[in-house]
Amino acid sequence: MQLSAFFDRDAALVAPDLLGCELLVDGVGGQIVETEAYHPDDPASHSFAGPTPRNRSMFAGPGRVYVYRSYGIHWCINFVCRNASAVLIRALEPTQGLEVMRRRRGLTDPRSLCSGPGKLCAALGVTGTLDGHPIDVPPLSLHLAARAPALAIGPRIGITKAPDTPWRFGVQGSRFLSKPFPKG
DNA sequence: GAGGCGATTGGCT
DNA sequence: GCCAATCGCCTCG
Repeated sequence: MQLSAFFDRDAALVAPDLLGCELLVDGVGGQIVETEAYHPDDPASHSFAGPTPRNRSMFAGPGRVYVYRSYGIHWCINFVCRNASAVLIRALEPTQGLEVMRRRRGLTDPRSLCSGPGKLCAALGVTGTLDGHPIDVPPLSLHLAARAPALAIGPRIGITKAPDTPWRFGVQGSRFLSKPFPKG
């Protein structure tokens, strides 16, 4: 499947399909193991109130990344999907460029390198300069999963609005998640 | 133009 | 488990 068609769907459909895909920035990264979906009619979504200077990338069409600053400190990366929906990348299993990631994070334990949206952006060197960048143009690259991993599904993390919507997806049993999924 | 807030993280209790 | 750090964006006046 072409990436343009892959992302021209609602985020809730794209988010589970991103699990097992390989995300690299300048050759550094790994396999996506945790994602969350955000929709324009979802109060928790940055696109809920319409376009603003911060979220303009969410309205720039499918196949781009939306990078924003969280709590004034961290960066978080989303893949933009159809109709101003987007998928937040929450965790990776680091596989490429481990030494670079260890240096950037000041850590050695691979389980802690990319186990959160802010952590993985720090490890991959993602900053606001990538906001709006196409997902398939260097330094970014994305390889779709050859095989769909077993899914875990649960409510999204860390949000205050619409906290019960089950739009968090993870690779079942992965040791690289930001948090365990609720049993079930 | 001022003030409050957030899709987080890491350190301390 | 609790809480501070830190700042761009958004809302209101």
